[in-house]
Parts: sequence; structure tokens; C-alpha cells
Amino acid sequence: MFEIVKKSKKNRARLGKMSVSHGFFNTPVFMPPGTLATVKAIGPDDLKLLEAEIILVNAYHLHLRPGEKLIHDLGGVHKFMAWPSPILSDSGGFQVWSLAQAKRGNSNLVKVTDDGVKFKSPLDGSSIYITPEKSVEIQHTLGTDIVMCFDECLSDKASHAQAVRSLERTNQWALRCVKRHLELLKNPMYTKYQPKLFGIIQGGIYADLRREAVSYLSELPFDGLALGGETIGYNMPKTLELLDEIKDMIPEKLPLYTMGLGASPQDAIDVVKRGVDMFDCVNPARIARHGQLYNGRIVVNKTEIKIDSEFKGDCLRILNERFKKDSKPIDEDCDCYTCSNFSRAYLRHLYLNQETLYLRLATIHNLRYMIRLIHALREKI
RNA sequence: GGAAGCGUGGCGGAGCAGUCAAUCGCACCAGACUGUAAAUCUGGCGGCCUAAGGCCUACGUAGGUGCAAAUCCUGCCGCUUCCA
Repeated sequence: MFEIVKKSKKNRARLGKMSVSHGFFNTPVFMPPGTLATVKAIGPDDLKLLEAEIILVNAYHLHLRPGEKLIHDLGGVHKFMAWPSPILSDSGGFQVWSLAQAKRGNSNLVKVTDDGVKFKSPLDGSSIYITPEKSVEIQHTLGTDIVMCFDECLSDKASHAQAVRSLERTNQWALRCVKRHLELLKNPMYTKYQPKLFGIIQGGIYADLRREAVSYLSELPFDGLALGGETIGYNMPKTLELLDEIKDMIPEKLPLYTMGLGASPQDAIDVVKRGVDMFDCVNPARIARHGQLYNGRIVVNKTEIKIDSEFKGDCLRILNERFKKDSKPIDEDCDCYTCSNFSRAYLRHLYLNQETLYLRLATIHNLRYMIRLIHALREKI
């Protein structure tokens, strides 16, 4: 269940507490994605030190390898990855879109019908068929705490007519997910997990469709709602606009989750103000691995929280020659393991030499930065 | 002492008369990344001019042949291998 602890007087931000099978997490919360049952480059011990409260895994990826049944037989995903705290699983809906984008390799990896989605495994080319029911089953079998509906992630470029059709499909799928979810909650094979189910609001860039989605999903017995689609987090001005459009329609008692949002610290600030309780993004960890590290003082004044950094985009590129002899930590205010012990010059050295320690230290920093920011935001509410 | 071969941009290594400021790899420099097909991908990488484009200096070194040379010839310097 979701409990609102405190509401901001100045904006829609709120402090909350969400209880699930494996304990609880406070909101607002940043959830590091750990797609393949691991947050890349770091371990559960690191995650605890970062004060991560909940992480993500992905139903599609774990279905492909090693298979949800194997994980179930080994005691569930928490035990499998030695993370005892809450886990949210994504449904694989995003992968339909992501694989169809085919930024690399061949493009015929996905075929969508109203019934479900046929994937070609990028691993070995074999066919996989996922329906909304199947996705929910996979997630229940994994034993995660929050199950996401299988949705159709809509492109930012979709026309209104395309978006209408896609939304219809997503909404139908949501209904099918609910049905199967309710069945599985009573199924003796799964009863020990009792996960929550979140619905996903689609509708692309169109406010009328987003509103329609909210109104449809609000009638279903969800434990939370999420905003999905390419737009969310990717096109921040539009995301904020859409949030404002639907704010009065979202049932207050449900946590609100913006999927894939949090590419930069500033995005987190913008969205929490508008009442978002949960968000996740691969970006902080990915750009860390790719050499970009968050930097900037988190300035809390009377009216707002902002980031004050000398670097473009509030992050520095550790590869840049200017850091060759730099003895300072990545961020002088940061309390993470990396900043407490290592210089920019050392991290640059590790990066240049492709030393694996770099990946861990960089990931620790960027994730901790996001979480420190969230803590500052919570204080402010 | 004799014989053969080789010297190309930070490194390795193509090119063997014109389309060569010189393929490619590494290194280096810069950029991108958003419910992770991502320890990935893209671009730049002799100098000067704002750019299309142009100019200059460059393939060990000094000369030579040719309309034209990194590419052919000669001397020198250096390196490698084989024989004594």
C-alpha cells in the first residue's frame, strides 16, 4: 500500500511510503535499473551504501536468459541476485519499441498484433511470443514486488490517429494484465509474492489521449500508475506539459511513476515538483560507464532546489585532458565511496586504460548523486 | 670484410610514378547516450585561411631523371638478416 506522509505547500511534491512484499521504500524515489538482475558494474553491497531503496529488473531480458522458471526454482529473483529489498519488474513493453527502432543490426526483430508481440531473440534469432498475460506470468514467476503492465511504448513521432490505435491496444492489454494478475494472486504457486500491479498511461504527445488513458486506467484496480512512451523523459518540456495536463485526474492515493525519466539531475527536480513519486533511468549509470560524471552543488534555497555546476549539462567528461592532473574528487560535495577516495586524475587513468574498477567507481558516483539529490528533494517537501 | 633487404604521420603498417596530406588498426582528442541488443556508438586527428574550397610544408637525407616522384636512379646516414 501507498501512504502519503507529507505534502508540499508550494507545489505537488509529496513524501510517501510504499509497502510491498519485500519491505517498503520511501518516495520520491530513484530506482536504478538492473535489467539483467544486476545493476551493471556494481553489487548489492554498493547499492546499499548508495541507499538505493528499490531497483528494476526486466521481464523480457530475464525470460530470454536465464528464464523466469530457473530464477523461480532458485528461490526468486531477490535471492537469485542477493538483493533483499524491493524490486520492480518492467514488462518488456519498452523492448518492443527499442528493438523495433533497430539503431543497430537488422530491423525485423519485432512484430506486434493485438494479441501480443513476436520477438526474434537478438541473442540467437529464435522466436519468442509475449502476450500481456505472458508478461504478467513472467513477472509473477520472477517474484518481483511491483509488476508492470505489458504496454505498447509509443514513438514520439506517432500521428494522432496512430496514437489513438496504439492507446486502444495498450488499454486492452492493461485489462488483460489485470485479469491475469488477479488470477495469479490466488494461484498457490505464486501466493507468497503478492506483487503490486501498475498500469501504464500511454497516448504519446497528445494531451487528450493521455487524459483518456488516465480515465480508463483509473477504473481498474491498479496499485500505481506510470507514464510511459518515448516522450516521457526524452522530451522533457513535453513531459512536464503532459504532467500538468493530467495532474488533476491522477488518483491521489496511487503512486505516480514516470518510466525512463531521470537522464539528468535537473529532470528529477522538475518532475518531483509535479507530483511524481517514482522514476528510473539507465542514463546515470550508462553515461558513468561512458565517461560522464555528475558534478554540481545541490543548492537548496527558500524557493527551490537547483544544481550549480561549472560543467555543461552538470556533468564532466572524465576523458577530457583538463583532468589529467586534477587531484580533486569528481564532486567536492559528494559523499560517495568514489569521491571520498579517488581523484579525477585517477579515474581518468582508469578510464583510459579500460580498467574495470572505473566502471564500478563511476557508477557508484552517478547513482549516489541522483540519490543524494532525491534526499535533498525529500527534505524540501 | 662480403651479400641481401628495409627506412612512410605519436606507434604499427598499406601505398610503389599522376585520382596521395597519404587506406587501415592502435593511441590521442572531442561529442552522443533517457522503462539498457550499450565497458557502446559517432566524429576529428600536418599547418594556415570563416566555409565550399584554396595555399604551404611533408613519406631517413642530399642530389638526379620525368610535364609529374612517397613511388624510378645515384651518393650518404641509419637499421635488420645471412655468410666469413
